[in-house]
Amino acid sequence: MKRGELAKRTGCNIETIRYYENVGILPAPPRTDAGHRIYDEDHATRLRFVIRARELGFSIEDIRGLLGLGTDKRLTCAVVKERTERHLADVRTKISDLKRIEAVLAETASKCSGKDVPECPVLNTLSL
Amino acid sequence: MKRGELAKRTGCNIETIRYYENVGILPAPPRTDAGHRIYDEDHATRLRFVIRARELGFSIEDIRGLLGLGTDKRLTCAVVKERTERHLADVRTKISDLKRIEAVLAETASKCSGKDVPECPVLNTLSL
DNA sequence: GCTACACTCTGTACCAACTACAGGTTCAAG
DNA sequence: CTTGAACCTGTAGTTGGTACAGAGTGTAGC
Repeated sequence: MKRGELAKRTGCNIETIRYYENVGILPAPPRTDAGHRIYDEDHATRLRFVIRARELGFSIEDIRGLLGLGTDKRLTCAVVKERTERHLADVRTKISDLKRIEAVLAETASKCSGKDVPECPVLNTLSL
Repeated sequence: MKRGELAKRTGCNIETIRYYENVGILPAPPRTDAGHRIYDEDHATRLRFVIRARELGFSIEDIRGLLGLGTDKRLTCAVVKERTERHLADVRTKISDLKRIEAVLAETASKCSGKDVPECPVLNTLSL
């Protein structure tokens, strides 16, 4: 299949496919004589892996690592587990940061009169 | 005070101050004859406002709006409240997205044997 | 007055992770 | 054979900064 078809089948933006190839997490496929890329099911599987990992917040660099594209040939379960847990810790930190932010925003907004006046508790809070 | 002093007093990176001036959320201060920027307490207050708003996840564009730098001269409490609540909704969406991610990561990692073997439940999950 | 060093000035380039566009082929249907 | 969609390439823009080069300035000690 060609690039447009792969994009449609995976839900990936068509330009992003070329980008993933450029950054080396999607292998360069064979081409037709005219230079058009021809993908197969393996490419689709790989791309879905990348998309899912990105959705879960892994960086391109992380993904390169998970795919064993670095120095190490074959990743063991132990290595993958460790990376996943590190990432999980990052996600948890992000959640708690956002919860703090949520609390401040909610509390501040609740103080608002909602009236058509220039005095505003939000702006006061921000000015602390 | 000069830029370095302002940076130290607010905890802001010195280059970021120039950036905020460039994007128009920190007013251009007067200069010495040699061209060095001279800030006063009002600048420090404004900068602290910007920093706090960024910490709460408001974008530069949001901040420009909160500061009334757009078309409208003076923001009413009603307008600020509405913007804050919209932002709060965004934050809550982000939190719930991250929680879903957290659940998937935690569940997957827990399935890991942690052994030195090539089969890995994380990679299997990603390949779904 | 001179030297040394810290600070400031400017513009520009870089980061992630895409997205979009311009200008040029190529493919497929009618 | 024509037309329009899909493809190719390289490059620029996005957000919110950060970093650096090369030049000018401010100040302290001698």
